[in-house]
Amino acid sequence: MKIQEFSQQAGLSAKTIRYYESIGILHSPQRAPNGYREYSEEDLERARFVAGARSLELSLDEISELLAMQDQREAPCRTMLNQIKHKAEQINERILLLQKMEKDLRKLYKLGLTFPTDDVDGKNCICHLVKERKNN
Amino acid sequence: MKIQEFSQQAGLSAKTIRYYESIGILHSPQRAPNGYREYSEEDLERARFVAGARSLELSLDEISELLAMQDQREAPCRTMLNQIKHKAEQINERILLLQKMEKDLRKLYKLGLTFPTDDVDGKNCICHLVKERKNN
DNA sequence: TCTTGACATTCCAGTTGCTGGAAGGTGTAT
DNA sequence: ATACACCTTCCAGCAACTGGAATGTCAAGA
Repeated sequence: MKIQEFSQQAGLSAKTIRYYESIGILHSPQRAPNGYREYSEEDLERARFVAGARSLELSLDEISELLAMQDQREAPCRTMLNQIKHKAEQINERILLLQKMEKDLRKLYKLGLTFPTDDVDGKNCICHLVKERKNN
Repeated sequence: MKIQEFSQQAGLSAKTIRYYESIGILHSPQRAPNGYREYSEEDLERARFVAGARSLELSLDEISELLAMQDQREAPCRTMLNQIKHKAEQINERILLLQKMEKDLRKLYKLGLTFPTDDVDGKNCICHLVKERKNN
């Protein structure tokens, strides 16, 4: 299959696929006589793995390691599990931060609504509020 | 005040401050005779505004626009409010996505624990699970 | 047959928001 | 004198792509 179909099957853009190939995340596929990339099912599995892992917010570096282990037939599963656990924790932290930020933003918005909206210099300008925001 | 103190007061690294200056987000400050940057309270206000807005996940582009309006004495407050609302929505979406991802990860982890951890090729390997993950 | 369009290729550059490091100048204390 | 912390500039690189130019290929329609 050619790159466009492949990209749809894998859930990655063609650009991204070429990029992944260029950095060694994906293997160089077969080439048709005209030079077009020809992908196999095996290629698809790997690409899907990468897409899946990316959607789990693993970095390309982390994914590389995993793939390297798979390639070397070393069991990546324990490592994978640990990665996954670690990522879950990271994501959780991120969520907490974002939730706090969202709350802040909504509060700021509500507060802003009660103020004149053309008071550029005045202390009531919401811009002033943003200035005061440090990290809580 | 020199850059180090300024950076602490503003909540940005000295590197970041120079960077912001280089891209025009912060004004070039006065220079002492020895060439050192000399910052004023006014500079500090602007830097704090930027730091505050960044911590609200506004992009530097968005912040630039806001600052430009302030510089031109046009009321940025309505725009600011809209930005803030928009950002809150964006962040909310992001949170939902991350929550889903975290749930997925934890599920994957639990599932992984029940499986052999050295079955590289086998269908039971968690790597296989990652492959199957598309976007739900 | 020609042409149009939808693909494909490579390569170079840019994006965002910084951070690191080299190579050098300055200021103060011992 | 020398150590040390600070300051300066500039150049390079990070992640993870994305955009665009210049070019090649292929199938279908007028």
